[in-house]
Amino acid sequence: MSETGTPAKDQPDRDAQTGREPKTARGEATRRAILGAAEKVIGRQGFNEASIGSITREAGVAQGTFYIYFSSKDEVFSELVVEMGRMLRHVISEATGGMADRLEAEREGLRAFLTFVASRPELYRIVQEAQFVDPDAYRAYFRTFAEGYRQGLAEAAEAGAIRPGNADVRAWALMGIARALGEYSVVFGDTTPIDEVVDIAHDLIVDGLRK
Amino acid sequence: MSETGTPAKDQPDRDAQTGREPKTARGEATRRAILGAAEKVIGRQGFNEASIGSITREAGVAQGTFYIYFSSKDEVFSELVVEMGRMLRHVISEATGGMADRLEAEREGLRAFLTFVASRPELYRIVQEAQFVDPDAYRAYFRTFAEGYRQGLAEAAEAGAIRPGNADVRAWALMGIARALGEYSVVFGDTTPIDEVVDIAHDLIVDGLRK
DNA sequence: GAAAAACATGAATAGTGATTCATAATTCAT
DNA sequence: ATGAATTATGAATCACTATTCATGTTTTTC
Repeated sequence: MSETGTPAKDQPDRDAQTGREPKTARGEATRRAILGAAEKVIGRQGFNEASIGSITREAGVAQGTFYIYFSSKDEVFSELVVEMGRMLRHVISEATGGMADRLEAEREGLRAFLTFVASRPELYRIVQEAQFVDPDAYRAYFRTFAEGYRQGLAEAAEAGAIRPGNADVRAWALMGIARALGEYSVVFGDTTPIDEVVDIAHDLIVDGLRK
Repeated sequence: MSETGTPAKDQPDRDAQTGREPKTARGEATRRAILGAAEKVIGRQGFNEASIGSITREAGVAQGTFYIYFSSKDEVFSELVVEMGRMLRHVISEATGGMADRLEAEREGLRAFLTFVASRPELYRIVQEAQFVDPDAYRAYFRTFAEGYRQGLAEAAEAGAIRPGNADVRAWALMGIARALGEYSVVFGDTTPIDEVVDIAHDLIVDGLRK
C-alpha cells in the first residue's frame, strides 16, 4: 500500500525528493506554520543565519518536525521562492487584467508589485537571496517574468501603443526599475508613499528624461 | 588625468581589527594573491560555499597564511565590496568626466558600468551577495552611488538639461536599470553586445515608452 | 653574516548546526 | 474500540570548516 510508486495523484509535484505531504488537517496546519516561520526567520536573518532550530522555535514545533514536511533546509527555501513567483504573477495580472492602455497597465503593474513587496518584505528578500542559495529557482523566477513582460511589450509595440524598440532589453530594464524601487523601500527603508514613487517612476518610464 | 585625488595614499586602518598589513614586497604579493583568489572563488561559489581552504588553494598558499593578512572570512569579503565601489566610481567618473551633455553622460556612464561588470563578473556577484553577508557595506555602497547620482540629476534638472522630477526616485530607478542589465549579462548569460544594450536602454531612458 | 623581523606552513582545535532516529502521542479507518 | 497510519518530540550524531598555533623559512637590518 504505502509503497512509494508513482505519486501521480493530484499533486503535479515537479521536484524529486520532496518532504512528505500532510495527509490530515493537523499536518497541513503544522506544515503551514513551518513555512510561515521560515519566511519570517529566513527573510529577516538570511539563509545561513537562520537555523532549523530558530525556524521550528518560531513555528512552535520540535526540531525534528521540520523534516516530516521538508527534506532539507534548501527545500523550504525553494518552496518560498516558487510561492513568491506564483503570488506575484497573480497579483500583477489581477491588477493589470482588463487594462486597455498599455502605459496605464505599466503604472498599475508597478503599483501592484511595490504594494505586494511592502506587504511581504521577508519574501522579497528571500527571492533576492535565491540568486546565491538556489540559482536555478532564481533564474526560473526571473525568466518567467521577463518572458511575459517581453511579450506584452512586443505586442504593444506591434499594435502601435508604444514606441518600437527591443522588447527584451526593455523588459529587463523595466523589471530593474521595479526591483530597485522595491529595494529602496524594503532594504533602505525609504518612506515615500508608494503612490508617489509610482507616479514619479511612471513619468520617467513613459516620457523619459528629455526636456 | 588622475586629478580625482580620491583617497589618501595609504590609509593605516579604516576598520577595527584588520589583518596585518604586509611590510615587504613578498607579503604584498601574497596578500594580493589571496585577495584575487577570494574574488574568484567567492564570486563563483558564493560566500558560504567558498571555504578558506578553497581560497588559499586557489592562491597557492597555506591555509594559515590567510590569517596573516585578513582577520576573518568576512573581512576579505568586505574589502572586496569596498574595492568594487572604488573601482566603479573611478571608471564611471572617468567615462563621464568631461561631458557637457547630461543625457550623453548618462549613456556613457551606463556603458562604462556594463563594461566593467563584464570584465569582473565575480566582483559584481560579490556586491550583490553583500546584501546578505555584509549589509552595512552593501548599503554604504549603494547610498554613495545614489547620492552622487541624485545630485547629478538634480543639477541637470536645475540647469534645464532634463525634465524636472524627483531626483531621488529617479536615481534609484536608473541605477536599477543599470543593475538589471548587468545581471542580464552576468547572471543570465545574455550575449547581446554591450553597445547595443546601451543604445536600447538609453533610448528608453531618454524618451520613454510613449509613441 | 647573525640576530631580528616578517612571512609561511598545515595539522589540531573547537564550535556549529543540519539531519537522523528511537520513542511517544494523536488521529483515522473499520 | 483497536490496530494502523500519521504526526510530533528532542537528544544524539556527524560532517564540516573557520580559526589558532607551534614550528620552520625567508628577508631585512646593521
